[in-house]
Amino acid sequence: MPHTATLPSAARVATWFHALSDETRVEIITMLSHGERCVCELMDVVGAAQSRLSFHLKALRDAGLVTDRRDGRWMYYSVNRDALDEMNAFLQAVRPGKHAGCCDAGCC
Amino acid sequence: MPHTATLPSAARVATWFHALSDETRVEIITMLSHGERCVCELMDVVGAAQSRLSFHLKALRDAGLVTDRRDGRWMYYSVNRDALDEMNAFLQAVRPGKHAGCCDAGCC
DNA sequence: GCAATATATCAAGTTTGGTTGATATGTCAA
DNA sequence: TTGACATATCAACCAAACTTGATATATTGC
Repeated sequence: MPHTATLPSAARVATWFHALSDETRVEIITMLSHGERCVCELMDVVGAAQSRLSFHLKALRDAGLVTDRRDGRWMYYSVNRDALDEMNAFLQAVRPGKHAGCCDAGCC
Repeated sequence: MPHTATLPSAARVATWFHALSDETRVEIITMLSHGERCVCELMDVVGAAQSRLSFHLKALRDAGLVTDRRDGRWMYYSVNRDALDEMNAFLQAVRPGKHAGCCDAGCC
């Protein structure tokens, strides 16, 4: 059966991957994979100034990779599993050999 | 059983994801997922000037996401499946709920 | 060797991204 | 209501990334 699923737009994919294109943001996601954390906890672990952390958390949030939740004065951030799954789906879709029979050109 | 696999360095992960943080490169990888292509074929499909394409192919190659092969005057580029698999492994590792019993702090 | 073709590299300019320090917003407790 | 705390936003600056056009390198066929 030919592969027919439509991929998300290249721009959208690029936005996801951009979110993890920075070392600090990779560290943040790795930390958050242990469970939700507030900014002050991340500051200690990641060793970044508050405004810097806020900047990177915004980048992750805008890309949809994390969600936030307010509890009193604290903001708790968590990994958004769905976004990771969508990124993974893209990586699977571009693995070579996924297109058997799909191309008129007979390229694959 | 606690999760003990060591993740690659944040810097390395960031390099992989940076490679796909640009729309043009996402288009290139998508095209290459159909099979190896030379630069001139990519120019037609992606609609980018030659030097621009060369720049992005270099970025993908430096990050390890594609490999190249010379055949006469042509350079053929292909997706490197292993790199995609490593990226995927990272995405799996940071999915929430992967750390049961791993943390002294009892965070997960 | 020479001309043509395919690709890579370089330099200059522009744009985007990240850092820092200062200030603003929102929440709580007294 | 005031002061303290947690976080977000802003402006200025610097660095990295991207684009473009020109030039260099490599390969082929004549």
